Amino acid sequence: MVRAPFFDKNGLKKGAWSPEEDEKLRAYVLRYGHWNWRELPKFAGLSRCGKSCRLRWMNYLRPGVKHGSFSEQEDDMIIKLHQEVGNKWSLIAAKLTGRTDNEIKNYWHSHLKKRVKRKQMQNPSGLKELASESSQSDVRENAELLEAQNFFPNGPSHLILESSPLSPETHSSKFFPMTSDSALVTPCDKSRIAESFTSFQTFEESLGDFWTEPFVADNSYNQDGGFMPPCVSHDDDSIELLYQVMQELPWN
DNA sequence: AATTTTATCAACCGCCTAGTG
DNA sequence: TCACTAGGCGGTTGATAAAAT
Repeated sequence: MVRAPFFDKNGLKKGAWSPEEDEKLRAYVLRYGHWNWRELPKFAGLSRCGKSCRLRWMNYLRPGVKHGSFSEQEDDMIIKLHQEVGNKWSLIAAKLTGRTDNEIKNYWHSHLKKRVKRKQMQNPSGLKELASESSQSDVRENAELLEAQNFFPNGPSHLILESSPLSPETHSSKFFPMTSDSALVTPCDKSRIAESFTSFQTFEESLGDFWTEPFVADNSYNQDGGFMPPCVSHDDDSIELLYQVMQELPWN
């Protein structure tokens, strides 16, 4: 259901992403971060524009991105938030952990818009009810969500974790157990999340300037077609620690 | 079974904003 | 203040699957 791959006049690839491209992008970003989206594809060995890479990462490859059907709570939350902020999809997405603005936007246009319209036709005050239905029952749950979110101040994407694009449904809830279908985070889960986050903080601290280290371009490309790293100063111990932290995450 | 219509959603495009020199 | 750049956002497109005829 995507555009067939093709090359534009500048030799940049457009259209659907192949599994190989996904793997290259994921591997590069997980290892070096997205220090500059425009330059990144060159170093990652991709014939894509930076924007395309960014979009692919944000909407599909980023750890914690949830795909698949929306829960009723999510539906209600989107409707409610849309009433409040309109088409500010990024704002709405920020409130729904693991959902991207693009996905919410698509879902709104294909499902919820009609549902809201129908509800309005049946009962002009129905919309309000619809929104309040969720607000009542969701208050406690959302409080839990927000509380849990404090463990990841920048959201789940703050974590650098391998994920499989081929099985997004399975990895999402594994990655971060406070998704809609498991909106209630048990105290046990929370303490496990907290533990892992502590580990991650340690990890980040140990990396020091890993992600912010000034990039020094090196134009020698990997002849194997693989990606070339920007010349950042970090030692292999940091990477080792990354995998160690990943092993310690609660869902492992 | 064949054809047409509709629904879905990944990806693209263009605009806006913030940061920088 | 202006020009430029990168990142981000929202609207739109287009391919394909599913449903209807």
